Amino acid sequence: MTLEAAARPRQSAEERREQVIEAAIREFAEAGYNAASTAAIAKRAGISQPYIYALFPSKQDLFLAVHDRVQGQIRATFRDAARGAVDTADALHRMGQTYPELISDRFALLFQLQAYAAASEPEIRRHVARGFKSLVDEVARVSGATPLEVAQYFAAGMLASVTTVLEIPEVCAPLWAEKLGESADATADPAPG
Amino acid sequence: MTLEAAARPRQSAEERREQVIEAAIREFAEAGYNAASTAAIAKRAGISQPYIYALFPSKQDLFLAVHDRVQGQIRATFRDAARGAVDTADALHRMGQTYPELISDRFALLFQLQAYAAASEPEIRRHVARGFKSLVDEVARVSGATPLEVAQYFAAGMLASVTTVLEIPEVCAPLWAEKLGESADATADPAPG
DNA sequence: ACAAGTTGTGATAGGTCGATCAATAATCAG
DNA sequence: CTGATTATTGATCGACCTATCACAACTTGT
Repeated sequence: MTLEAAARPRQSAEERREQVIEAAIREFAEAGYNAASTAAIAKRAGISQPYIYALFPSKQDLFLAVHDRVQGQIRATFRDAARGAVDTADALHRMGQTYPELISDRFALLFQLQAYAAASEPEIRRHVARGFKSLVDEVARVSGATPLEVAQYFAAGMLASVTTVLEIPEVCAPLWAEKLGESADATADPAPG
Repeated sequence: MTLEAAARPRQSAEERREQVIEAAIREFAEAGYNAASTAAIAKRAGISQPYIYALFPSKQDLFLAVHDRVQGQIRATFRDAARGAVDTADALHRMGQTYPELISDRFALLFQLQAYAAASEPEIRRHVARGFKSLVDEVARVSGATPLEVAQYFAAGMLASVTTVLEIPEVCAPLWAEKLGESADATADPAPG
């Protein structure tokens, strides 16, 4: 992947922006917004550090662009999952089943936590808050679930994210067991006790 | 508070450590682990930057000490809340009622998110994961709740933390409404629909 | 082959970083 | 009052930070 990019001497600004965003996801995820260096991002992307500033106006704008990219992927995953749902309960259930896929991208996961943690930067806080709220609204609209169900759904996602980066999945396991039980109780044995 | 400290020329190392931890909570919360500077922490604590290294072996050790402090406060709050519980459901309910108090300390809240986000630092990840796991175990033990209830309880706390720092409490409100409804349904009208 | 436009870099400014160590100042034990 | 202990700082090192700007290298239209 990086090899192919390194081979070609010149690429369009749009292609480079793409590569810089991919590199920045990883760097921001590991270092955090303030500590991530444009030099490290440029090195990962295979370009010189000043060229970052030809592609993005500032480090903060790059961070926001990365956030849009990561959240766009989540949004697309949810939409695809809900496409073939037969009713509202099924829609939320299908979206819940995408969690394993979403939390499998460790860099995207860590980046999200970094985005929440960067809330002391007012502009970042506003951007991230707006994106989060609109994602919640979209899930509510698409699934038709009650506000309580939507909130519980996102709460589960938060715990899944944190326990995944901390590598303590057993803390979150009871939630998965419940979700799977809900769908399986028509065919499998009910849980004892 | 800082005035009193500035007036006294010499204090015990233990008192200074206390002040440095208090200052470091704020600095780490706003800047993140990597970007927080020992100079900024020292300035907040009213001491010189090198003296930090007489009180703590390294920046990472200071971060871990701050984490222990913040988590100790949470633990104490939970213990106090559960002290007078009549049964297991009451214990979890009382602990849930401490959430407004816990999320009202913006610095402690942000620090926790920074601690999760700093999971790329292996030593920090191990420390934070161990603390989180033992907190979950303690809540399970003290409350006597099922693993599912405990997981849902912490999931709600995660969503509350994130939505609070992002300043979008309306996303989390349905969870509060449910908790309050549970305790009030003996005296208040049940929710319609 | 030449001009114009786009892609990409080197040099650099002005500042901050974590950490070490010798040295100073206050306190305390006798 | 003296000597030992403890608290505290100034100076410093090598490295790294974001951002700007002039300039080089490649591509394209003619």
